[in-house]
Order: sequence, then C-alpha cells, then structure tokens
Amino acid sequence: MTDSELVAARPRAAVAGKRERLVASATDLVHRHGVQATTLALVAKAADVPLGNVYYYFKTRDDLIRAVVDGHAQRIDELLAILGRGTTPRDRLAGLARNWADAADLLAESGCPIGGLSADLARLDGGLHECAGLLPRAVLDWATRQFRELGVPDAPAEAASLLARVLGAALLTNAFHDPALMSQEMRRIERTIDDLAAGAAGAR
Amino acid sequence: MTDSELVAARPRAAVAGKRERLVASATDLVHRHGVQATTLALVAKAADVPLGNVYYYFKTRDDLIRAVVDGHAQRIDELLAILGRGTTPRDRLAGLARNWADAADLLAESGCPIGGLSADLARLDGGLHECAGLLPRAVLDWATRQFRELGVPDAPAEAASLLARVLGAALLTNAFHDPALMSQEMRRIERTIDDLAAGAAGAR
DNA sequence: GTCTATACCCAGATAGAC
DNA sequence: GTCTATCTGGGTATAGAC
Repeated sequence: MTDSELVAARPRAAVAGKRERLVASATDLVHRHGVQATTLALVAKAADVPLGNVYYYFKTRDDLIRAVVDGHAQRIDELLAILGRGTTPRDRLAGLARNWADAADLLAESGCPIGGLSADLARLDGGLHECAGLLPRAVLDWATRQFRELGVPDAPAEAASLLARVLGAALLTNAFHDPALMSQEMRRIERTIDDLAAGAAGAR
Repeated sequence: MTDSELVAARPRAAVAGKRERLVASATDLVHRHGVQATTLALVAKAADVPLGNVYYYFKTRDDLIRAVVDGHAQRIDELLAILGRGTTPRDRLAGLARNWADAADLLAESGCPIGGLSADLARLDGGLHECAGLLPRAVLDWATRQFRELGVPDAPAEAASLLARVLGAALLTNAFHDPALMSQEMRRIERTIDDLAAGAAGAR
C-alpha cells in the first residue's frame, strides 16, 4: 500500500459511510417506488443525511441514480461469479432461476430490481437512457455462454427466452402480488433447462 | 332512442371529443414516459385543451390515469374477441403472439403498454395500485381457456409461461432497443405452442 | 466536509370570470 | 362548459455560514 493510498483511505472511510448509505437508500427506494418517484429528499431522509449534503457526494440526481445502477451491475457480476462455480452449465442455469425463486416474496411486493430499473431507464431521456440495457445484458451474455457450453443449438435465443421468462414472471408476480407464480414459473424453467440438456446430450 | 338519450347525445358529442382527446394523449404519454412522468400539463397541451379544463372531465389526476387503464382493458377485450374467431386454439394463441410481434418496432421504442403500465401501477399506492393486475389478468385468463381447450395438462401454468415470455421479451426489446429480439422470441413462442398442441394430440 | 436556508421551478388542484 | 390566473406543496439545486 503506498503513502497516497494510505492518506486517502482515512478520510474516505467517513465519506464512504455516508455515500454508501445514500446509494443504499436510493437503491431501496428505486426498487420499491421506481426511479421517478425516488426524490432526493426521501433518499436523504432514509439515509439520515441532510438534503444539502447529498450534493457533496453526487453532483446531480442523475449521478446518484447512476451509482444505483453501478451497484446493481456489481452485485450481478458477483452473483454470476458465484453461480459460475457450479460444476455443470445445467446447475449454473438452474442456480440462476433458483436465485429469482428465492426472492419470490420480495418480487411480489416490489417487483424485480433489474427488470423494473431497466424499464424505468429505458423511458428516460438523457445519459441514463443508455444504461437501460446494462443490467439485463450482463445476465443475458452469461446465460448465453452457459447454453453454448451445454451444446444447445441456438444459445443466444435460448438465453433470451430464459431471461424473458424470468423477468416476465417477475412482472406478473408483482402485478398479481402472488409469489406462487414466481415459484411455479422458476420450477418450469428448471424443467426446460433439463429438457434442453437432455436434448443436447441426445444429439451428441 | 328515447328523448333523454337524444338530448343527452348532442352536448355529449362535444364533451366526448375533448375527453377522448385527453385520454388518448394521456395513454400515449403514459406509454412513452410512464405514469409518474405523465403530467396534466403535458396531457392538456398534447390534447390541445387548456389545463384548467382538464378538471371538468376528471376530478383528479388518478381519475385520468384510471381512464387510461380502462381504455386499455377495453381494447384488450376487443383484441381477444377478434382472436377468439380463430378456428383452433393453436391459431388463436399464435395470433396473440403475432400481435406482439407486429408491434416490435413500437415495443423497442416505448416498451409494452400493458407490461409497462402494470409495473407502474404496482409501484403506486392508493386506488390505482389495485388495478395493476387488471390488464395482464384478462390476457392470462383468455390464454388459460385456449390451452385448456387445446387439452394441455396444466393450462394455467402454461398460460402464465406464455404471458411471462411475451412481457419479458417486450421488456428486453425495449431495454436493448432491438425489435429483432421480439420477433425472434415470438417465433419461438409459436413453436412452443405447436409443440404443446402436438403433445396434447399425441396423448389423446 | 457539513448543514441550514433558500432560490427557483413545476407539479396538482382551485377560484371565479365568462 | 370553457379558460385564465393563481394557490400551495414539493422537486432539484445552490449559497454560504460553520
């Protein structure tokens, strides 16, 4: 560790505390109420930071939203890295579905963080609009690699179908306030994956 | 036609003109920018109606949004009625998929009116929150009836899968700004329907 | 770095002339 | 029925003391 990193580390500890609290609060509010309804006053209050102080950490509101997106991107990468340790592509893809199934109650209550945020961003104009594809893209590319490794004929399309089912099921789960819908659809997705794995093995 | 209808019909013609323009403008703005971003000032301007006059037709903003939802519900019923004239359940379900496929460009640009609106409503609180399931429910029930008539074992789950794929694909199409994704997934859905029809026929 | 006070704008909604 | 002017609240952002 160099001197410059050392000195920078200490003041940043306090700074990071508030900054992280702001991003965490914003992430929660964006998830529950959407990007548009997430006001700086609400975020500041939830993070227990004075409103005026928010602008020390984020130049504009868009910067804060962008930080929320980046946080999700990072968590997605971590999740996919963990799932990547599964021994077979089949297990890894099933793990992805199970991850959403485990969150069924949360999804029924507040919708899917990824799907909801992407939809919100796609309807804005400005720099944030371009970020709409960021989060789904990471999952889509990962799933495509798994299907390819599985030996499925059209891996990209199969991955798109999988992600569409997951995000669509989450949307319906939220609209109907019914976690059972999510559990059911994720079980069916696991079956689809098994069928594809069996089909690819049979063609081999 | 009775006298009361006659006299009521004339003044209502002018009334309906503005009211309908307001609902049409609101529907368009809600579709493109979401419920939260749809302000009465924007709606009034787009409908060429003075802002203050909006409150003659709608007591509150929520009433106007509610009218937008009702309009969609009506159009969905009409669409499903038309699709219902298809000779086989397979044709009717394929028609549903084709309907979304035909709108690929619009979906890429502004997202799915039904999915986006439902997601928006689910994140509000108040009376509108309860309407979130209204639009998807109509499609889901219709599709369930078709799968049942097709002789598929678990018709409700199959219908949920179908609708999830459609809405999820629309969400991705919008996030990636890529109409091709929608076309591709709708073709694949048609194949799934064919497979299910063949499976049900084989089991008969 | 922190926080109060506030500028400035735009939202939903209303009053009241016509 | 129609429309202008306006009230009130809450949004983003800034100024400036500490």
